[in-house]
Amino acid sequence: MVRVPLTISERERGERLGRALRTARAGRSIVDVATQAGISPETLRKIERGRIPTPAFFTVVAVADVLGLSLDDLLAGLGADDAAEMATLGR
Amino acid sequence: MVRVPLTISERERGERLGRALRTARAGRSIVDVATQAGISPETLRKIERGRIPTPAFFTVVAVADVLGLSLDDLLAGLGADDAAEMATLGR
DNA sequence: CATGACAGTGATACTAATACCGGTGCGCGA
DNA sequence: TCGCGCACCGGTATTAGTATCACTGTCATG
Repeated sequence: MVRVPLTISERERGERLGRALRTARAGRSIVDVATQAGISPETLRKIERGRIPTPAFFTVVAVADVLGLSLDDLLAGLGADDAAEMATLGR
Repeated sequence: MVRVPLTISERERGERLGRALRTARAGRSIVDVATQAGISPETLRKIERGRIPTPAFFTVVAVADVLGLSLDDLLAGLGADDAAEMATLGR
């Protein structure tokens, strides 16, 4: 086995992350935020919609920064944020 | 153009992240920390050595959590952590 | 109604992340 | 010296992330 497909739990976690980001974006447009963060609008849209469940670390950092979000706060709002559970979830 | 290769700056940023994680790991073994974080030791080793410059968000979160690191603190120790620069760097 | 900005979708293309395997080298205790 | 554990590397295999493009739908405004 080499590079196991993402589990359902992992995808759901991605959706929660996406929702949190979208909520924080509030009124601003996707294009606006994505451009400021240095990523393409499509990518941000996919992250927000949960279609990219495990985005790159620095991508999330850039978006959170543009939105004025603290990463720690962002994570706290996701629930289920203790160590192994973050990476293992329903494996 | 479709999925541009990582720039040198991005790779260097990855190396800084890796060094920070390795420093925080202190005496513990890679195997120990990786197992607790729910990832393979190889992956953690590659991240620490900078051979995975942009690891997945939740992977970093899991490792930081095991090490008792705050993500915000971790980032602060990386330097060059403002918005667009995080994702754009030398693009 | 026409136009334009934004959101959403699906396809395509290419690189990156991750896991597993086999092998190497080092230090330490039996 | 012989294991043994740990770190490291290179290769292989597979999925995921990201960008670009080409649509469609909606809604406000001219």
